[in-house]
Order: sequence, then C-alpha cells, then structure tokens
Amino acid sequence: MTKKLLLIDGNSIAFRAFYALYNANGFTSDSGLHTSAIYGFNRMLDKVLAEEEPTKVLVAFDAGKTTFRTAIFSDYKGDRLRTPQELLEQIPYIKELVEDRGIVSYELDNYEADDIIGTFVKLAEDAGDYQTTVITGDRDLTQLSSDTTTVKVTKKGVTELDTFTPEFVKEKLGILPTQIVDFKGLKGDTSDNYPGVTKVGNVTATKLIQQFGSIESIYDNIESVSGKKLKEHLIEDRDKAFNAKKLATINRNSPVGIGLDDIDFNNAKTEKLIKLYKELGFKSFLKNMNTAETKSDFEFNKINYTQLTADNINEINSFDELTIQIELDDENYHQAEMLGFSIGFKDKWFVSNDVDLLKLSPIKSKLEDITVKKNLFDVKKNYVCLHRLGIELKNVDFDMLLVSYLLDTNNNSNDVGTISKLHGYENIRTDDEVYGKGAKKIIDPNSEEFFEHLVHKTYSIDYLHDKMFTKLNDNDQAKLYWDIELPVALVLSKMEINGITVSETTLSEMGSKLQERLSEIEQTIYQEAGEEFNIGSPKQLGVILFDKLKLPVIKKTKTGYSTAVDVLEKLAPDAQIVQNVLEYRQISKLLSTYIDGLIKVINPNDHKIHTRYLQTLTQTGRLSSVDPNLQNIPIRSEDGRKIRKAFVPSDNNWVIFSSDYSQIELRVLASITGDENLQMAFKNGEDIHEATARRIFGLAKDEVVNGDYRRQAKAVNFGIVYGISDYGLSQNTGISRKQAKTFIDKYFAEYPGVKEYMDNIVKQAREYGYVETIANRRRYLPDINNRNFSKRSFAERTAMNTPIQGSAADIIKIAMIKVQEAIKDLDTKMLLQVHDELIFEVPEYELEQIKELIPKVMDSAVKLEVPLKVESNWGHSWYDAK
DNA sequence: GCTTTGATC
DNA sequence: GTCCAGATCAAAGCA
Repeated sequence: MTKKLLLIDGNSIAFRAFYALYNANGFTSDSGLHTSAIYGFNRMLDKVLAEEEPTKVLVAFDAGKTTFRTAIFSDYKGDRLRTPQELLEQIPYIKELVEDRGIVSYELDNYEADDIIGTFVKLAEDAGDYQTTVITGDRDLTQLSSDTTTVKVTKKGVTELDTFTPEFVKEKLGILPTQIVDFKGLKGDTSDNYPGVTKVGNVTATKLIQQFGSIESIYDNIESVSGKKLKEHLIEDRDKAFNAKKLATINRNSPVGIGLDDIDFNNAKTEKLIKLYKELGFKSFLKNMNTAETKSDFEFNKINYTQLTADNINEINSFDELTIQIELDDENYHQAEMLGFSIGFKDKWFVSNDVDLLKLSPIKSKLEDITVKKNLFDVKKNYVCLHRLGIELKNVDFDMLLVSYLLDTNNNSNDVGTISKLHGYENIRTDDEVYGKGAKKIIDPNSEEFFEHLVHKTYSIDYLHDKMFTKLNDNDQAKLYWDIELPVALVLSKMEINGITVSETTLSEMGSKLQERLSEIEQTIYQEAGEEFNIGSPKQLGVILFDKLKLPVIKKTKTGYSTAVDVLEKLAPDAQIVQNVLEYRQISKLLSTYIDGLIKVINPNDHKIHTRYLQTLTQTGRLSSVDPNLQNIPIRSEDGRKIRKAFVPSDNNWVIFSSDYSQIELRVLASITGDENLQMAFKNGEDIHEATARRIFGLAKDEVVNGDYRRQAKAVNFGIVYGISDYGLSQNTGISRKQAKTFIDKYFAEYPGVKEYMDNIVKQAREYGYVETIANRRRYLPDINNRNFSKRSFAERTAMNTPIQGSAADIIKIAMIKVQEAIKDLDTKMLLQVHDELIFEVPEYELEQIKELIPKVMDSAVKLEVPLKVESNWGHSWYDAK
C-alpha cells in the first residue's frame, strides 16, 4: 500500500495567511497578539489534513537569514522588506500549534524550508512506495513535481490551492518541472533579487528551453541561437545564468538530521491544543474539537422559550432583573413597526409578536421600576420605542451596544449577533444571516426562526453582561459609561422624541425661487456648451469642459476627469460656463438635499423633524445625525443659510436659542498639551487666531493683525488640530509647501508644549496601540506601526487629532447632561446638538433665565486649565439665532 | 452597490 | 519618495 507524505512550507504559508487576513477585523487575541497568520495556518491544516489523510507530515521552516545561497550571491532576497513584526510574533505560536497537532516541524541552519522539502521529496522517491504532496505559497517549488510528487500552491487565501502535476506545469509554463530552474536561470528572479540574462523574460526563456532543453545545452549550442542581440546577451551573462540556476535549484541533499521514520503524523495533544486555542481566542476551532471539555461552552444551541400571552404574563412577576429586545422592521425606530419582542432572564425566556403586552402589568411596571435592572442592546432605541407605547423605561444597567462601542470603536456594529461573536459568544446568528440583507431582506415575524433569533439575542445580551462589564472596568471606562454615555442617551432620546418644528411653506417658497434660478442657469449653460446635457453628471460635464471646450485638466479621479469645486474654481476666472456650473451645483444641492430632502421627512402630524442621533458610530466620540442629518444644515453661503429660516419654535411666542462653545478644540488643545503660551492667550481672553498670527509672523504684542495674517494663522491653528502636514496646509491655504513648513516650525517653536505633546501622543499610540480622551474614551490605531507610509501617517495624524476632537465631544456630552438636568422643570426644550453647539426652543417668559443659565452650565461643565467660553444667540428662527 | 460631489463642525 | 488635514451624511449618476 502506498504511504502518504505531506510536506508543508511553513514560512510561505504563514506569510500568505498573514496577508490574506491582514485587513480582516478581530484577528487579535485578548492579550493583543495578532493571530491572522496562526488562524489561517490552522485553517489550511484542517483542510489539507482532511483531504490528504497523510501518514507522515513535516512542516519545514526557514532558519535565520543566511543560507548557502547568500554565500553564492550576497544580495539573495536582499530586496525583501523585513518580515513585519505582527507576523514574526506569530511564528513561535505556529510552531507550537503544529507540534500540538501531532506534527513534526523542522528547520536547519543555512538551508531554506524549500531545501528541507526538496530533500524529503527525494528521500520519499528513493524509498519508493510514497505519494507526496507539498503545500506552499511559492511557485518555485513546482520544480519538485513528478509522478509521485504533487505540489499544491496557494491560489487565493491559504485554503484555495492550485495543484501542480508535471502535466499541469507543462500546460501552464510549456516546460517540464525539472526545467523550471533553467527557466529561472535565464530569466532571473526579481522577488528573490537575483538577475538572469539581460533582456530575457518569460517568452524568450520559454522558447529557449523548449528548443534546447537546458541552460547547459544552450551554451553547448550557442551558435544555433537565433537573434544576434540575444546571442550577445547570453554570452555576456553566462555567469549570471549559471549562478541564477544554482540559486533557483532546490537542494535535495540537505544534511537533514531526521528521516522519514521521524515524521509520523501522531494524535493531537488535545489538552495543549485546547489551552492554545483558548489563549488565542480561537472559538470556532475549539468548538470543532468536540471534546467534552470544549463542548460545554457551546451546548446551548437551543434555548427554551415560551410564547407570552395574557394568561402567563404573571410569570414576569418573579423577575428582579430582565433583558429585553424589541424587533423592528426598519432602523428608524421613530416610525418603524414593532414586530415583536423577547423578554427574560437567565433561564426563563418569553417571546411575542404583540408589543401591546408590554403595556400590561406586570411588564410595564417592571420596565418602569427603578429597582429592576434592565439589560438591552441600544438603550436610546428602547427608550423611544417604549415611549411610543406609553412606557417610561427606568434603570438601564447593561447596554451591549454602548459598551461594545466604548471598548473598541473599530470593531463595532449595530448587530447583536456580530457583537456577541466578537466578545466570545458564538451561538447566535447575525440579522443579515437570518433575515437576509439589502434588497433581499425579509422578516417573517410569525416564523419559528424569528422567535428563536430574538431569544438568542436577549440570551446573548444576558450572557455577555458580566464579561463585557469586566472589560469596561479593566479599561477604566466605567465612569465614561455610567456618567456620560448612558445618561446622554436618555437626553438624546428626549431631544429626538421632541423633534424640531420645520415650516414646509417656508421651504416650498424658497424652493420655487431657487428652481426658477436653476432653470435660467441651466439654459445659459446649455447655450455656452452649445448643446444640452446632464449638468449633474460629472462624466458628461467632463466631456463638455475638457473634451469639447478644451479646458485644462487639473485633476483626475480614478474614473475620469475631476470636476470638484477646487478644480472648477481654478477654471472659473477664464470660463464663464464654469462659474455657472458652480452656481448650478450650489443651487441644485440646496434644492435636492435641503429643500426637497427636508420636506420629505417632516412629520405631517406634528410638523416636526425627528432626527436620529447615532451615538455609537464615530471613531472620536462625536455624535452623528441621520434621517435626516441635522448637523450639516447650510450656514456658510447666504443662500444656504436661509434654509435655517424654516427651523422655527413650536409656538409663535417662543424663540430659537443657540449656545456654542467658542474655539473648544483649541482650548482643549491648550489644556491637554499644557502649553503655557497657548494657555496664556486664552486666559487673557485674546483672539486666538490673532495671537497665533502675532507669534508666527513675529509681530509686536499690540500690533494690529491684518486680515490676511489672521486668516493664515487660523489655517495653521486648524491644521494643528487635524494633525498637521506641510503639504496639507499648503493645499488648504494656497501657500507653498516650503512656506507651510516654516509656519509649522515657527508654530511649534512658539508653542513648544504643543510640539512636545504631539510627539508624545504618537509615541504613546505606538506603545499602547491606542489614544485616549480626557474621559478615557479610547481609539485603537492598528496602522500606527504599518510599513505603508500613507497608512502610518494617517494613523499618526489620527493620534494627534482624536484626543482633541474626542475630548471636545466628551465635554459637550457632559454639558448636555447638566443642561438637561438644569432645564427639567422649565418649558424650554433642548432640540439639537451640532458638535459644539446646543439649540433650544425657549418661551419668551423663560428667555431671561435661559440667557444666564445655559452658558453658565455649559462653561462650567468640566474644569480645564483654560476657561471655556460660550456664546449665545436667539431669534424667531434658527437663521435669526445669529 | 460604488463613486463623486458637497453640506456641516 | 510614499501624497495626505480631522469627523460625518445624503443625493445623484452610473454600472
């Protein structure tokens, strides 16, 4: 009977696995070790061991950097980038994994993994009676393929393999496996950094080999080579060719210290393997082991549940803590239909389609009971939904969504299943898996599957409660959760439910006027272009401007010409049509997004817009606003600003009142960097841009700063907040890169504390892998040590910006909580938050009080090393609150 | 579904 | 030399 030998090229498979999964999320263990290569390697092992059913297995590794090849050619593989640290740290674990799975691994000084494999291929062929399979990511090894040896090379990832038999090699390359070394001798190998014969590439090399059979034979018959130049090159590069062949040839007689008898495939060392999987966080592999020990963690495939009805509703009475999940048919919980719910605790779970049951005793009273803890996913959604049912949710303990967001903004999701799996509870599916996604999404609220999924959701929330809270405490983020995020969710729910009144008439009237202007400009553009086309199509516009009118191309996108504003602005002085296009763009933006867009989302019953704030989306801790976005209502252009006239109080005698933090990010910067000069400027109540202008332009203390200096200084101030680069600043201000650089250098010289902070925060990010805000909000920066300049630079800028933007976000959240508390007995309502601004509607009779109260609460929200400054405005509409 | 554009802080 | 300001959302065109 033939014996089955499996030989694996350890380094090359690890390398492939690492990059195949490099960008996937979640491949780090609890201890922060990267695990993508280990994981991929193990997947590959599972697959090939099952397929090949070998009796003998060997995994070969490279040993060190010098080999007999570097002795021949000192630059061998000299061009290779050094192996990334994230991969290097995984190699010992892969060796451990291999051993625990009952497989021998081997490495040999001065030889590469290839040579070990080549030697064992020969040993097996000499012994006869072996079928050998080689697994590798390196095509060079296909030279080993023969009647008894098959070489499988990774095609995609590490589990999809191409099978190279001698026939397949012949078909693919046109030559025999044994001729591959001759082929490479002629061609050289750029990835291993050794040269072949000048001007010989794939085609010529193949032709020569087909004609002569080998390098030796070519030189023996050099006169019959056709082509004068080719012949010259061959003669010239004779040494290179033979050298390259030697480098390409896999050594089949390496002095390996072990033999075929030493590499039997043994049983896995189960205990050690389980320990390793646990350490690495490999849930799915653990699960597949199916041993008594690992099984216990995964045995709750079925969770018992009961249909809740008016008859058994009293069983809820026994709960002194509960978990609840309400299922909706749409993400917009203000209007979505409530399809059903699950409620329960520990081992008692109920489901129902009838959300009206929630209004009945004892459920309603439990939900409103301040002594009964509630666990859920997305507290704000639950507040709003229950409010729609007339229930006031109290005492929320665990919000899995919020906690998950605070733990890691990178690996967050809106899906219970996704987050559960991320935190180690596998027995649940995602909504996409159960309901389908995109256009194919179908929820059947009467199906068994629906109820089961719902119960799995509540169950997993309950299951992960302690575990995730522990992580939160370990990260020192409990205060952030309890004192900021959880209370701010309640404040936001009140704001969303209240909504803001928007006058449809005002919008429609503006719309008609704008529509008229748009039509006029449209006609003018058609005349100027000499034809009608879709001005809104960048593609068609590009054809008109750059092909037909031959305007200079300034920037290209990957699909064609760029027609973005900065490009058009450069063209506008010389082309009237471009000026008109710019105006057309501006107006059509206002019409589609702000006039038509807003009219669509005004609730016809209360004439209000109820946005939804996303509290767990941004990487910095800011809020975002959707359905519609009320955080980007125009203000800069006068035409756009008029949109704000439609945002009015819900009562005629009231006013819109707005308070905003002045320069909050620069104040945060001054505070956290401890820079004395910057702090001094704020403490003295100076105009910060003027103060910076004086410093970087070297003006006297009382000298008047002209507008241009101030403008440039302002750009520098902003640049610093964003994590500056000279290029970015030059682009933004129109100055030269060199000039930008001197500004930045001068800035850092004048504000040395800022410079020191920026250097330190990047260093800190490298060391810990994350940066933090004043409230311990965290942002992980996986790219901070990336070898890709661009990615790394981005991570560095992020390291500088996030503590500033994020701390400002912390501050306004704290302020919102305090403000809401301060106005709770008044009629004044908080309506909107726009990052550094809070907007209210205020009855006339409370205006005097509010004018004092809001700024007072806001500027004392937190204590920084510089004062916070709040400016307030009010008027009959949001437009007039300026 | 992805790309381009443009609105905000 | 890398080619880049930070954070978002929505509409429209196009494949």
